[in-house]
Amino acid sequence: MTQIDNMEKCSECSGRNVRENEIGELECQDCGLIMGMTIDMGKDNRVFADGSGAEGERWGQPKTELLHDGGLTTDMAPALRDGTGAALSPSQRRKYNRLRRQHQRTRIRDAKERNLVTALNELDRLAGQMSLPRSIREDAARIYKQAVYKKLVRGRSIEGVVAACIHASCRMNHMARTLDEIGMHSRTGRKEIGRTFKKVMKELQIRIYPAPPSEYVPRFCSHLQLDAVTEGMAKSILGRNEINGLSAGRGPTGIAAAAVYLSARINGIVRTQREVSLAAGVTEVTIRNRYKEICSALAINPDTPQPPQ
DNA sequence: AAGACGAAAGTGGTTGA
DNA sequence: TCAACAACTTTCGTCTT
Repeated sequence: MTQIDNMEKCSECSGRNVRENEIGELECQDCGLIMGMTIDMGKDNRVFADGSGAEGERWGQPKTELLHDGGLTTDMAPALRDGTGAALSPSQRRKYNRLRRQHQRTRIRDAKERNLVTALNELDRLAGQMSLPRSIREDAARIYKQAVYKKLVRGRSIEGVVAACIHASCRMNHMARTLDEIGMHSRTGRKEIGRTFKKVMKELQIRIYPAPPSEYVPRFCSHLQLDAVTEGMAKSILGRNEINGLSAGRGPTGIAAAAVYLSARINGIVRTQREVSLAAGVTEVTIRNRYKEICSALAINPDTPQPPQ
């Protein structure tokens, strides 16, 4: 581990003890905050057409967290001829193939890397089923790698930890997904994912605040096929100061669902409480209760709702 | 008949002693 | 560890459109 720059200051605790860890991240040694990755500032000689590589060009995909070795690996091509173009003798060919096999084996050095190969496959599968963008997958993979290095996967299922990392990454990227949604696509249940999520966040000292209800609005609206005006109004309702007091201790999905329901009613669009409850994963009773609370907080008549002043 | 409403009982998670 | 508690769910009967 090398000290990168003693002028680098942690944005969380203001400590100056920021170093590069074993997976290339800038990590504050005092509070554990990950401040970013180290960047190679050297020139980038990429091959754009028919390059032989003789001039020192680089090629291949950019570094990715989604492969256990970052995608930065070398491969020995199958070869039938030597450097001069002459055919290899059978014994030379056997020797080459043996070397090639050994080389491939070195790509997975130990149990940690084997774990990562399985986990990153699962991560990609789960994120794919949930149609999550690449940035979320990369962040989830980064968190997972930290969890492996801190030995948090021991005694837990790989699937559970992967699901927890995806949940964390979604929350960090303001695309919150509920534990139920993730649980639907994972072999691990909601309970287990939630427990693992808490443990991993605590051990890695990652602080994630509760998702604001407005983060759920776009998805609920798209499930319910509501227009942008209705979605915008639901968000603006949730953005009002009066609503802040309602969210303490309450599930954000229930509040978001009620705001969407209210917004649809104001705009004269008929969506039953049942439909909204299915889209949001909460019951009609919860929507009714939050609906009444929002209406009274904003002084809206619940029977004939009008846009708030 | 479908949807909304509200009461009551049950469930699972959190908190504080 | 356990009891108390708040939030939420489930169920069911009644009311409204």
